[in-house]
Amino acid sequence: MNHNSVGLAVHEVLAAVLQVRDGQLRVLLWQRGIEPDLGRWALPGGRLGHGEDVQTSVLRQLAEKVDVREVAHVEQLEVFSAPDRMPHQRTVATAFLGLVPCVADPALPPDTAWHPVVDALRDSPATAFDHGLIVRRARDRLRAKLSYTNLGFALAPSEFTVSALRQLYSAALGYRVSATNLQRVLARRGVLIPTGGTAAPGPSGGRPAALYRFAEHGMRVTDPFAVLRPPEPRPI
Amino acid sequence: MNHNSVGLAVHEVLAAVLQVRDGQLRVLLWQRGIEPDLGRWALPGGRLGHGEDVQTSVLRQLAEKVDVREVAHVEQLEVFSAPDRMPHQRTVATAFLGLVPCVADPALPPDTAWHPVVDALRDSPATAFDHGLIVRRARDRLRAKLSYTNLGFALAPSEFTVSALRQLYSAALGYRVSATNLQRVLARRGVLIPTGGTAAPGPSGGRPAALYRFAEHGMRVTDPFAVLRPPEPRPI
DNA sequence: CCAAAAGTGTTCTGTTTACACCCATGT
DNA sequence: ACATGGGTGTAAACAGAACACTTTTGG
Repeated sequence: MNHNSVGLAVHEVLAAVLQVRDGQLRVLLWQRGIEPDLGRWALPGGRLGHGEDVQTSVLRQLAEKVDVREVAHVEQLEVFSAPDRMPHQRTVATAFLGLVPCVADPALPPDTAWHPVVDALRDSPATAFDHGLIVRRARDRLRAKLSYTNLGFALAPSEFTVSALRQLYSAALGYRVSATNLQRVLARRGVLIPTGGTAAPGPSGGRPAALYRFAEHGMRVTDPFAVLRPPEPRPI
Repeated sequence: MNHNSVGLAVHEVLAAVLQVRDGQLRVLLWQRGIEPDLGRWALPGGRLGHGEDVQTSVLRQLAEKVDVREVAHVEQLEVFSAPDRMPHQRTVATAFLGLVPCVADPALPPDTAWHPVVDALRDSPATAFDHGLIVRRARDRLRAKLSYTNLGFALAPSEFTVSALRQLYSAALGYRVSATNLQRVLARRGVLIPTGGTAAPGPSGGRPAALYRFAEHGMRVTDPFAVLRPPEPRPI
């Protein structure tokens, strides 16, 4: 690397694609078949192309792993740029969070699989480079935004019961959420709309559950300011 | 640009350094003396160096404009990577937010000056490239974090009255904040500590104001979850 | 009739805002 | 005394959590 290359670096994009399945938050990883870090699990992604910005690039790269139409939400996380984060070649990475509804079950390439996002500090599968850290950041961002945005729409199917939504939120947040309060909070904010339909009860009976859908399918901040909000002129 | 250069891009770092002065939120810009965008105002920054990550780089670059010790807080904003964001050469930028206390008055290079951050959609000075957008993102991030973190420490002097703090918050947020409530909210969260001292009243009299300081000088989230918080076992 | 699951009503608590009132100082 | 700015007390509004209770189904 000579002096002229100051500022020149390989730029890659990486996506932490998260999904809730079977009460567990999981992330899409592929197993590296080449050195360095052969055999370790890595986030999907690749090099930035000529005519694309980072978001376009990450969606293009994801298309190799999953049907991009199944990705309900994508947002930038953070730049990872430690000089030694990858051996041999200086590489700057823009990391993304991607969310896939729980009903999506894309056909995966043979080297690709879902892995549970563990709460422990260590990574459960051996992850490549700094990808374990990126997954943790993605999880933290999802948890934060579930609380103050309507981001649940990206994890849920088009129609669902409050019980099903409660399981999604519980798995993503890592603690038990009350169905009663979840319904009320989201309803008050206008995030949740009843479709009018009901779901059939299970084999052991029980009252049929009402079906709901998310009012919007783009992310919206529903709880913008916790404090110090601007004085709103109230209607009489 | 040939096929081998896929993924290779110039990587620059840019800093939107904000400060409140005279009741106005302002940003540090320098006037370009070369094409392209000659004469337009740009954010300080420059190319990423070999052995540094983006944060190290932005602090190094800022040292050319202000005394870095006066920068009380720095955080990553977002990557800007539109292929045509700069002419001639593909350049990916990592943008940062920097905050400088209102008392800091660094000596500035002749081509550098503070500019008010305007609320209007158009940029008040003619800004270079996409730097106007970056400034707006920096302002929005500051406004959001003032509400749910202790980030005010980065705008305030070491000791201050609640009135002075109210002016800082009002200028940064763009609307009038009540001194009464500001004091109570920050005090309850343990963000604000009374020093015991008092400030001398103005020439027209008035009760002397108590002096306060921020309890911590690193950013801390003080209002972590608006809703859906985990059940906390309460003490008896 | 009973168990199971879903949904509703009610209460409690904590936070934020709004506003009235009291305090300390200079003229 | 009184104006001026600073501080405190208090009540109202609201959101969320917790929990008891009712509703609707299957066996």
